[in-house]
Amino acid sequence: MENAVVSRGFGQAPLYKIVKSRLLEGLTAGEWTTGEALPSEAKLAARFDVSIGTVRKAIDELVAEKILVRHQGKGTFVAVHNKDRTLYYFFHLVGPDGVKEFPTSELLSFGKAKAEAAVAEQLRIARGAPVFRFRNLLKLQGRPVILDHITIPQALFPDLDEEALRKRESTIYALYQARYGINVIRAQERLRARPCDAEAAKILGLASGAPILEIHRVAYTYNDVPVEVRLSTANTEHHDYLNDLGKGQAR
Amino acid sequence: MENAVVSRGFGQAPLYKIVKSRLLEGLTAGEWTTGEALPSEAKLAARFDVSIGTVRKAIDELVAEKILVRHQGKGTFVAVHNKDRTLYYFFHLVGPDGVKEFPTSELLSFGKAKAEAAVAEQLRIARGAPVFRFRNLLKLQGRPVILDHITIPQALFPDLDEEALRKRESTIYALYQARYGINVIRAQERLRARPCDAEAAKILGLASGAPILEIHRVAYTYNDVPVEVRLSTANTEHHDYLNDLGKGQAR
DNA sequence: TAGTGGTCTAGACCACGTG
DNA sequence: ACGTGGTCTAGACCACTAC
Repeated sequence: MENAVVSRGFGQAPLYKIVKSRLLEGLTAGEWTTGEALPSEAKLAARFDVSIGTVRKAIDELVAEKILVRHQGKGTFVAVHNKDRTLYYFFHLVGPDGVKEFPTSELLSFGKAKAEAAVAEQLRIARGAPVFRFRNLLKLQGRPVILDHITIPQALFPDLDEEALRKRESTIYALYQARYGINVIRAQERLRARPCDAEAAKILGLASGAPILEIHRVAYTYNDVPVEVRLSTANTEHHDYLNDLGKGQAR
Repeated sequence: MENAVVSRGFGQAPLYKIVKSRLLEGLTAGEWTTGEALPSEAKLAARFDVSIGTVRKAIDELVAEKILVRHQGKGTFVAVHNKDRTLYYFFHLVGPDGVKEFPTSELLSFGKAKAEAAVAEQLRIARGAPVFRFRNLLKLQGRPVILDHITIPQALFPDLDEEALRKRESTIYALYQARYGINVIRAQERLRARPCDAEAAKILGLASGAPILEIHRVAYTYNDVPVEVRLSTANTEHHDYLNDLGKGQAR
């Protein structure tokens, strides 16, 4: 194959970045969906008219960002929101021994509302745009530990109803992915200590005003499009929020 | 060059992993120190008798782990603990606008002590082994925000004294690195909401019992050797602990 | 056996920093 | 002009999975 470098102009982005963008476009467009294998590296190389090494470098980055997963001998797959992944990347509470346990989940309420200013800004939708709002209670070893207030735009999740949320067999993000093709790949959390309000106190079995950990999360899909805003109220009497620093945040 | 793969036995680790280990050994041994350039990739390739591509792959991982830093046209360097790095990787409090600001630091106390059981275990030293213990107050915009209780083994930091801590011009981790060649590259934090005790309340300007964010950090150098235990008490009235999820934790 | 990703090599050329 | 890292190619062979 002739040297593609020569035929590219000056000041261009590197080829592998272009390939990466193309792959991301395919993912965004749903060309390959949940758990499905992408074409082999050789086929992708032929399709984009680049060498395999360049395709590999593009895929390397997408793997580092947890968007794709490689399986030697099988292929490269769109990362799936199973319980393990959620537990590993999006759930941080651990017991005193440092062990993570998968929580049980209980839907407390579900309804439609209009986005107020702060939430609308974070979801990048118009103020007053229709949203779903629901509350979810997470328990560890039967003990209520986290109360979630979740807000998502109705535009992204048409026809979502209480049934779907209640009957889901896996995580909420797996539901987003399986039913709406929306893949949460990144989130930003802000944590603060606050006195617990009466409602949370009752649900979490705490005294009103007891210190709780408040976690404000915005979750994003491809291209940094926000898809969910979540306010979690966590009882940290018996669990800690675990955070590993400096293990190589990409970019 | 003959194909090194052939001359390697079976069941071996990949060559680039071996090269990576060798580089880590050099770093641990202090062969290249703070801010110093490593030999060029070509020289490393010759030295380890592998191709440049293999050296690059080894360095790629060390860069992803923030142990090395590349500068095109200049060389590859040992990552330095300057203010930017500390701010970016080890300091998480941000204002309501999401902006990070570099805190001012004030040493409140300094002394010698013997490690009690819990700390000894985390530092992997004998119970009762000699440690330094000091308290540090961090202020943002003149307002006291974080009270740190820091414990480090005397064995790793011989001759440390109050003067050195008080007179340092950069961060504490920069001091560890510059004076003792100890490079903090990773940390694990556990966060919880707790009522503030009387001492912290007074120092942070809060009511006793007000909710504060308690951050328990263990900091590690190469090969996961723990070097510091730190209990931070943070006032989250006006600041949040910011955490980005899913941007590619290595390993 | 065939197909996939994983490792390794060798060499060309580009972009950046310094003298 | 030279040395450094950055990109890209081409091809060989290994390791794993599936049939």
